[in-house]
Amino acid sequence: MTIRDIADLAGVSKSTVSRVINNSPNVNEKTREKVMHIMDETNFLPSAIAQGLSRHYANTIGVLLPETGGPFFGKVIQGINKALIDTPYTILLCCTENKAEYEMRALDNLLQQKVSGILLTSSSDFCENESARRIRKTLNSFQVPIVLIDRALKNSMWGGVYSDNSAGAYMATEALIKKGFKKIGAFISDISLSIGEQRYKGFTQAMDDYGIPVEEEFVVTEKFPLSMHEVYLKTCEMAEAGNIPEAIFLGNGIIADGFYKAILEKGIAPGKDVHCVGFDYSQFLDIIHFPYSYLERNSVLLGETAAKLLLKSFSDLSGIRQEYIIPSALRLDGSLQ
Amino acid sequence: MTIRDIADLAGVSKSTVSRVINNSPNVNEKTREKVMHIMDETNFLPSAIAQGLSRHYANTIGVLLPETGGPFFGKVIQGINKALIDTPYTILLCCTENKAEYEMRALDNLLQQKVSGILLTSSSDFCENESARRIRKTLNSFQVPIVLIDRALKNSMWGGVYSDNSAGAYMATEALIKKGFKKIGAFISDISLSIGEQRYKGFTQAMDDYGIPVEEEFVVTEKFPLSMHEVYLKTCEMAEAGNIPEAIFLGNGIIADGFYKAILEKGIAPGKDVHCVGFDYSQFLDIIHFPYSYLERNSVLLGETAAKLLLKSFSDLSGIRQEYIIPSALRLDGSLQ
DNA sequence: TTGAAAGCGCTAACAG
DNA sequence: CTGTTAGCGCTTTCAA
Repeated sequence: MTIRDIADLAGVSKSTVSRVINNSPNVNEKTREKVMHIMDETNFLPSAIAQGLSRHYANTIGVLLPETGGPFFGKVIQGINKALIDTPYTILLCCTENKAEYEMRALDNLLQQKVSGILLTSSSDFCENESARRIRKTLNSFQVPIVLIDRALKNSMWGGVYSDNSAGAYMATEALIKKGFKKIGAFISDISLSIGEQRYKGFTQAMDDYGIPVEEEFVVTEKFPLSMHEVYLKTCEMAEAGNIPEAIFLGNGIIADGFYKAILEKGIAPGKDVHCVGFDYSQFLDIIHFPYSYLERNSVLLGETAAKLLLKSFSDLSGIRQEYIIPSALRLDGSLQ
Repeated sequence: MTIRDIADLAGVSKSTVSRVINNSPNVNEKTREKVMHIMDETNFLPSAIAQGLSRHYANTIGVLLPETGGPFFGKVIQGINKALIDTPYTILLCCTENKAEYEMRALDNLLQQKVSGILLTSSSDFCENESARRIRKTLNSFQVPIVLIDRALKNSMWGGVYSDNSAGAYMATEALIKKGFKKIGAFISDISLSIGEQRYKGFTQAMDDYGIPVEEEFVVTEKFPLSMHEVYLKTCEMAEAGNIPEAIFLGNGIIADGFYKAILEKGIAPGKDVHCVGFDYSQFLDIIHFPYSYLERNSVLLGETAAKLLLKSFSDLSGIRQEYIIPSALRLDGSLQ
């Protein structure tokens, strides 16, 4: 069933059917109704692929993410989906598993698929190696709009939607300072990525602003992602050396997991022996009434905002580069209020 | 840049370029190399959309899921991605938010996009209402292979990959019985869906097989999904009425959350006052050394298996309907070992 | 307001 | 082994 068949059934030409499909105003009301009726009756749906070839772009949006298994990106997808559900666009999803090579291939793939736009959380981010450069080059040569999600891209020409990493880290650290703690530590990973860099900046900025010295034995930073187990081991070490601070900023959820696991084993009471603030809510800690302060970020909103920004850039071609920061709310448990 | 341009640069015809692209054996080695070289140099990638129109189907696979925000489906996507990463197929993702209407629209959308196959977790499942019927009708009229994920579809002609719901529930219940408990309860939702129905069957079957009577005051079932809060309230009620059993089977992770929250508040000690087994691992409960027994299911493998089954059905057109059950491992905490 | 015709970039007989 | 040709199903001038 093609527009040819519909045209024959309606006794009109293909062009007219096409006009009806595309809501062209230049169609007689009677004709439009007749064609619509036949399309309804026959359950006709135009081939998106043929439309795509004709229009030079598909009504798909490429979504390129490092992973989907964790709690964060699943919610981001949910938000993107929410923003696209009443549009003609469908999500073309690629996961890079944080590998630059897969990212490169996925980008090529999206190019081939003639997506109308791209939502991207790059795996390369701040890396300076060869493949990262290639990726950035490819990105800058893209003919379609791109909106970055959660991770900025150095020297990029694209807008983006981000968590308020530095402000969040600042707020969290500030809360600890205001509570009167002097020995304040931090666990921050990915500082070679914008996301980690900013969280680290937020932390040190707050310490500086309040004149609290950053003591090295309480601060752990790592260029790359830290696994829960690595944090666990490192914390155990710190505990054995008597280096657990009065209060600590935990850079992300995985870090928090590893940290809590270790201190609980070592008999160090959270909210008492050590006061913690981290990124992201944990329902489980809530359930067991664990004293847990955190920065709540709205990941669904992040995805939704990014998708809307992309949609806007389709019609508004001014090309002005916009950035949105999705705020985090600081949720303090009783011991810090 | 099209195959026309490549053809001109290489001094051959479009057909030859097409043959090279599609690895046709009927190309002279010299010619192939020349064409390949030019494609490399010019960074040429054939338009997937034009290929699709010509071949009558796109190299995309429709993935239709109820949601992506939770821990389960994110992992399923991860598995699908894993299976597809070295194939020419890309994921076209639609989330239905468990709404039959969105599911219907998404299905139409995938039809239009001429996907090569579909991976589906239906929202309608066992429902018997009008839209569910329409969805099933649409599905049966699909010309492309479909593989069901996690939720079976009554009277469907399609294969699928499922969690071992009934065997899992049986194993879990059996473990409680073998430990000598007589007052055994259960919390099971979605019993109007295959998934809940099967878990309920597994539970009652085990009770039957061991001659333990099912006592109503300890068993809560619900046709629809139970929210954590509903379970929490119901458990509080049970606790106040003195109806907390010695042991209990918890039908899913959300139920477990609500149940634990309530008993912890009521001062009932898990692993001591009441012994619990549920579906799905919880890292948080692990971290805090919470006595927690569970059925571990491999959601990534589930997605991966489904995608592989779909790929297989592309080449092997025998149309034999296959079903895979991904086994769960029973992980018992100290109090039940 | 409509139709004819060309073309989007590719594949796939068919002929050579 | 290679080129010619005719589509795939739609959009979009251009004329009428």
